[in-house]
Amino acid sequence: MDRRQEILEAAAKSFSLFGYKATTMDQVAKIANVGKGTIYTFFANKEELFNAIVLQMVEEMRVASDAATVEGASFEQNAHARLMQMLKFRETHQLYAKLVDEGKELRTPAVIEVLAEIENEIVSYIKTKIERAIDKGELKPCDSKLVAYLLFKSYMALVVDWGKTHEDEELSEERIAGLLRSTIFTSLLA
Amino acid sequence: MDRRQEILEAAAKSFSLFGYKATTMDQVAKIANVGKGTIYTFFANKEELFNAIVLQMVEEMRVASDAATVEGASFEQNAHARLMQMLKFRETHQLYAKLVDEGKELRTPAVIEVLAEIENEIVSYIKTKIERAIDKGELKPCDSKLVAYLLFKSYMALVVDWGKTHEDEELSEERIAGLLRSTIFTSLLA
DNA sequence: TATTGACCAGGAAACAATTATGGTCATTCA
DNA sequence: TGAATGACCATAATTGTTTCCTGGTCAATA
Repeated sequence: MDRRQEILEAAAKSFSLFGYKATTMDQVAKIANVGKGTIYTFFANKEELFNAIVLQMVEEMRVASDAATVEGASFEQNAHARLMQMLKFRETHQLYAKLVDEGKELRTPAVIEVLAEIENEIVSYIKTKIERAIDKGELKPCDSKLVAYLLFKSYMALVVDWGKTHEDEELSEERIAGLLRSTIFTSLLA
Repeated sequence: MDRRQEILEAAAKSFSLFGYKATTMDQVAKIANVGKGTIYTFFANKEELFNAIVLQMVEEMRVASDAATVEGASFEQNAHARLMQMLKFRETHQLYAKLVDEGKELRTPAVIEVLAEIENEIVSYIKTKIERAIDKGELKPCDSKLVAYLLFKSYMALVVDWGKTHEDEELSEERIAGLLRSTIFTSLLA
């Protein structure tokens, strides 16, 4: 079997299980049944290997997000479904959840960097969806980059942050959807 | 002069200059020209003294925020002015800025707690302003608590967070105001 | 009765010693 | 002969130990 592929799988497993810092190259080599040196013929260093794994994950997330959309549904419905899907992915997917935790607790720089890149990726993704909806005439023209950013941050705030300070008062998905419909989404319509 | 007051002033000075952790009770006592024991006749412990100082600051912030409003101006104009004022206060006011930094860098629990309380206070403040505007018939009824939360988080995102990941592309206040007008504010109008 | 500062226990720094790890490269196969 | 390997190395992280600080107390004081 392809050595590069075995290494990728071993690394994905280890990063998911132990995070970035606690994953050692020896560990990855052993899981992949490969000499440590072999890893370095495919990846320049630990961080590049890590980036490759994260790239895979971002692709997975894009697929999951696309799968959450309904052909023919409104921009609001699909944007909501996509964002909720990505935030669910964020706390469900073993690797993503581990990285969020490691970024917050250990502050590993490589992890913080990668998390920022992922968020950028998500915002870009939303941005293209907004632009497509504008082209279709469903939304009126707007600063798509900023609106995408605002939408992402709003969902993060309501889905992720709110619970941290309002442990008692859980927000239902309907309440979130309702709030955003009556504020942001409606005003984006053409 | 009032001993309690001297202690408060000394503590305010020290917390502003050095933050929570790096302020020692001996330090405060010396600045206040008071025996250390005396502090404990007014405040149960360091944290209570700290809370008293922060309470003062929240009051200052409320005053500054009220001062930024214009009688007779629209809800949007005043809400924008208030929120910008409070976020400016956040990075301008020596104590607030120090606490934000200490919360992020040192993760001092007492500081993190207090920062959460301050944000709660700000959101409550916005909430009352929203409710007043609803009573006046300027805004249509809405989930004032959630809308206040969303507004605060949106401003934080655009004013504070954006710059961290888009160092090159500074957001002008006009662009921020424009974005929020065309999304959130307009849809709140009665 | 209000104030004080020497005093104390517990926890944080500072330092030293030990271990673990990312990355290299001479050697080894296939 | 060139891809694969793992012993090896410098450095970073961790652990253990000692010392120093600091929040809080309270007997002495004014």
